[in-house]
Amino acid sequence: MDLLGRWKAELKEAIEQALSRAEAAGRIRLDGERSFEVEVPREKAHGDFSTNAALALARAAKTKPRDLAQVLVEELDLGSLGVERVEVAGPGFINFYLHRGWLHQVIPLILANPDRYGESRTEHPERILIEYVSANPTGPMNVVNARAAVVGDVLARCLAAVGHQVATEYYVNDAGRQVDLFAATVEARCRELKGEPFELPEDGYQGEDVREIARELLADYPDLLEWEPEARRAFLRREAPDRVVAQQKADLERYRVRFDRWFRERDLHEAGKVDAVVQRYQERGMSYEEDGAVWLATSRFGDEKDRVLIKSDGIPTYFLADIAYHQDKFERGFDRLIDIWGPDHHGHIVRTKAALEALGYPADRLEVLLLQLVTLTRGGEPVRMSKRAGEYVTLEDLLDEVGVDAARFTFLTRSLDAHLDFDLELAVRQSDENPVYYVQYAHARICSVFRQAFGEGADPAQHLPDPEQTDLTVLASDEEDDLLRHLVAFPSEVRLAAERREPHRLAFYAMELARRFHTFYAHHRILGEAPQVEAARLLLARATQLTLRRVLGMMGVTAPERM
RNA sequence: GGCCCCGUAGCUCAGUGGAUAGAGCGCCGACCUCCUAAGUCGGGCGCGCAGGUUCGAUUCCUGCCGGGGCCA
Repeated sequence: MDLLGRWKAELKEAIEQALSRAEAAGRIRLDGERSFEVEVPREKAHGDFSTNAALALARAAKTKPRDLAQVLVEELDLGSLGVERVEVAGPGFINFYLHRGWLHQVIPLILANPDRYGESRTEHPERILIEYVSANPTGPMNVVNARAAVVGDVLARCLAAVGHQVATEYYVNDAGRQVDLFAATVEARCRELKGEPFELPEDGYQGEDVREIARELLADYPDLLEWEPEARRAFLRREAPDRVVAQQKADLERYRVRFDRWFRERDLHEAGKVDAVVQRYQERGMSYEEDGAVWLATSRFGDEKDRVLIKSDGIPTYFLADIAYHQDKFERGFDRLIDIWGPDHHGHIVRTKAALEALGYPADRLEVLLLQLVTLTRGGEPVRMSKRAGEYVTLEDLLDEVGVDAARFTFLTRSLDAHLDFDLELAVRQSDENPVYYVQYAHARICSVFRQAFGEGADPAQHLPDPEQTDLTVLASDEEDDLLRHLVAFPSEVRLAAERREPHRLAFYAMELARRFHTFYAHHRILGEAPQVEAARLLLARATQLTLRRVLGMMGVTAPERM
């Protein structure tokens, strides 16, 4: 249950009733506009909740905001709600002050069901497929992939937490020209390793990882180079990308990112789904032949020009396979598709949506979230990330250098559409002061208090006082109040993160929660106080610990018991 | 030339149609006889510029300037 949401809804209802009563009594007349908000004011001095109703409706009521606010206050019936005081303030806000103790209810609420605190049930649950990373199977993942992996992973958890049915997927581009090129490069490296004359294909892959794959292949198939060339090439086109994908999967596993499904492009081709899309376009009169190629009339749906589906040499484009993939997603029954793409793909959004519209799907069922660049530096010097040049920092390098927790947390401290500067040397050198440790430390500190109170290895749940038998209103200091208010806000923060596709909100929530706990901890003792104070503070610490654990868990970051 | 993102404190970045705009880092100073100092407390006249919408704009719209990116 969500205390904030419940209060907002109840207050809003009461205000609407006051409006109706005022109208019935002839005190005001409203034309049209009736929408207003109930919010938690930024300043505690402005009450527990406030509404801009009088400001928003003054025009429609043809009165001054403060006059309307006064009428509303007089007509309000808050009898059963437990509102202690109402005031008109500033330009016409109505501020509500609740009875003491409303905040403290959050403690038993959290303790009763800690693993589900923050969850809610959206009014419009959807079946959502979220696709992300989807790096090429021709090399290791880079830092933008690393960013996408965390963003997608955490967004998926946020969406699930508010009641959507969520599946995650990684699309493997294991067909087409780049795979041919990759296979040819691997073959050349095999020759090199055998000391045979070799020639790297033009535009071939330069990375050291290709040599590594060649080494592994030769170890498993020592006679590979003696195979019949066609058979060898066919084998490499399959085997080489498969090995890269296996490595990607292992790297992501280490990164705590798991996908419900790894979807292979070549399966689409083999199942005939690519051809089927072409046929469907023909049937719908959306495609045409010109210059020996098959074109899709995406320009009818807002694209700047039509796009090629099948090139004049008969080879299907990546675009076509991509459409077939998205159609397949819809056919599997998903209401909404969320794709997370890198900054270099923004030009593809319009044509992809157009292609889906041409198939008869509403364009807004596909949502593309564009990530912005990650700029890597090391000691202030830019680190180049060109795959062609063969020098780039991989996900694996990143995890080796800064660790999983710090990497995940850092990527979650930026909104999707912000460029991200990531200085590796700084992240290592200052690891002690990384925000992730600040948050984890708050958790470890609480664990330590419980060890002190209940003994090493004891389960706090077995020893804590019963929240129903404890007077929690002794938690009345500013620091305790601030902490409680932030605990109460967790469910709405998760909801915002999900609805607005802004997983970074979790990181900022976690930092703020840790900050408020540290402040509380520095100003007050928990153990050794008067028994009723100690009991209440132990419960407050417990609620904080559980919420920290919960938010860190949603971020895929560990919550250590000691540091 | 078209399109996308960004412009908030020294740096990296959050944030909101509302009442006194924040954090981390860096810098200066103070605090461990007291549950972990990976901590706390104090030190900050910053929303690129100009119009517009609005009772109210840092937030929304337009133009300009600056940075980054994609495409032709």
